[in-house]
Amino acid sequence: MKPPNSTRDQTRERILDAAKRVLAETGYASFGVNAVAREAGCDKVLIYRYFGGVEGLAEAMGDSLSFWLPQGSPDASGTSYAQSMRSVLAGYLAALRQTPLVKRILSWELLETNELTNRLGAAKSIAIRNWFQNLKARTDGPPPGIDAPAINAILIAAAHHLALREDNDGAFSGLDLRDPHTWTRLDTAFGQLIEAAYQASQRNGDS
Amino acid sequence: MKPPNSTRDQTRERILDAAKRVLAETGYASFGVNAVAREAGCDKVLIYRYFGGVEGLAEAMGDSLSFWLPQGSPDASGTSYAQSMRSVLAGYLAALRQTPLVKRILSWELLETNELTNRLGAAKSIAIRNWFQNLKARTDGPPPGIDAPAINAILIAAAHHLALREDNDGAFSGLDLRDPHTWTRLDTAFGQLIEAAYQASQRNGDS
DNA sequence: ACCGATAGTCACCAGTCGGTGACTGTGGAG
DNA sequence: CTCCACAGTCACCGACTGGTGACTATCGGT
Repeated sequence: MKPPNSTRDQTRERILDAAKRVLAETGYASFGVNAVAREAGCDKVLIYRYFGGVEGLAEAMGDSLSFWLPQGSPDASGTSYAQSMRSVLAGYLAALRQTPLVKRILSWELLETNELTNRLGAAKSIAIRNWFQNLKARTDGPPPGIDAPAINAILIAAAHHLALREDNDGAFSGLDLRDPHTWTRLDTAFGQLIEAAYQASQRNGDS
Repeated sequence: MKPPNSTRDQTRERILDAAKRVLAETGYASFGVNAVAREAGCDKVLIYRYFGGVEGLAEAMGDSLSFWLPQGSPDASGTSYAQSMRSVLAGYLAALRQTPLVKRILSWELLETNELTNRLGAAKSIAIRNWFQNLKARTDGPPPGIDAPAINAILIAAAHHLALREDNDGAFSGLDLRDPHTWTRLDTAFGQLIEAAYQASQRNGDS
C-alpha cells in the first residue's frame, strides 16, 4: 500500500514545516539545525540525512515557496499604468504585511549574504517578479520618457522597508506603523506618488 | 603629569573604536564581548568593568555618534519645499551610503529589538531627525492638502532600503545597485517623485 | 525465518558564546 | 618602605552551536 518512503516524506514535510515556523516566528537568528530539529520533534541528524544540511533545507523551503504571497492580483485590464501600478503595489504591500515568513526572509537577506539567504532570496525574487509581471502584462506599459524601473524600485523598496519596520518598535520617521490609520495614509500617499509621477510625465512629455 | 585615569580612558576609547569597527565591518552577528575584546586587543573583562557589559558599550557608542552622518546640509533657503526636500533627501542618501556603521545599525534594528538596538536606534533617530529638521526650518513648509509626513516617510524608507540593499548582492527589482549609473537614475527618480507629488498638490489644490 | 536497508535516537566532539573569580603588575600616597 | 587602588591577564564555568559515529528498531524482499 504505502510506498516505502512514506514515513520519510512525512518527516521531511514535518521538518520543512518546522523550518518555516522557526524562521517565521523565532527569527533567523535561531534558525539552525538544532532549533529546527527541536521544533520538528525529531533528531537533527535527519536534517543532514534528508536535506544534506541547513542550506539544502533552505533550498527545499525555496522550492515550496512558489506560492509565497497570496495571489490576490486585482483585475487591472483596461486601466492606466498608474492605476494598475497603484493597485498592484497596494496589494503587494498588504500581502507582504500579513506574511511574516516572507518578511523574515526579506530582512534576513538584507544583512547577511550566505548560501542560505542566496537560495531563499532567489526563490523570493521569482515570486516578486511574478507578482509584478502579472500586472505589467495587462497594461500598455509605462508612459515613455520616464524611468519606470527606477521609480518602481523606489516604491517597492519603500514598501519593503515600511513592512519590515512594522514588526519592530513601529515608529518610523514620526509615523506610528502600528496604527491602522497610518497605513491608510501610506496607501493614499503611495497612490498620490504613483499617479503624480506617471501623470506628470504624460503632461510634461519630457524633453 | 598624566591624570591617573589616562590609560583607562585610552583603553576605553580603544574599546569604543574597536566596537564601531566590529559592527561596521564584521556585522552585528559577531558583535559581542569576545569579538570586541579581540578587535581591541584587550581582555573582555575590561568591557564589563568600563561599560558594564555590551549594552553599556552600545550606549556609549550612541553617545559618541551624535556626529554620525556628515553634516553636508546644502543651502535650501528660498527654494521651494519640493526642491529643498529633493536636495535634502539626495544628501541624506549619499551620506547614508558612505557610512557603513549607520547602515549596520539601521539593518540591525530592523530585525531585532533588544536593549542594544533600542539604545543605538534612539541615537540614530535623533541624528536623522536633526538632518531633516535642519532643512525643514529653512522653507515655508510643505504645501497644504498633502500628507507630507506619509510621503516623506515613504521616500526615506526607500532610501534606507536601497542603501541597505547595496551592500548585499546589489540586485534589487531588476536594478544593479553596484552600478554607479543606477544611483544617478535613482537620484533623478527620487527628484521626479518629489517634485511630481508636491507640485501636483499645488496645481490640483485637493479638496 | 533470515537479512539488509532504512528511520530514528543517543552520545559525543570541538568550538564559541556571555560571564565571573582569582590572579599579577604597577604606580602613587602615607 | 609599605600598602592600597587600579589596569590588565588568565583560567574557568555553563550553555549553546554545528557536525559525526555508533547504536537500536522496524519493515520489505528472498
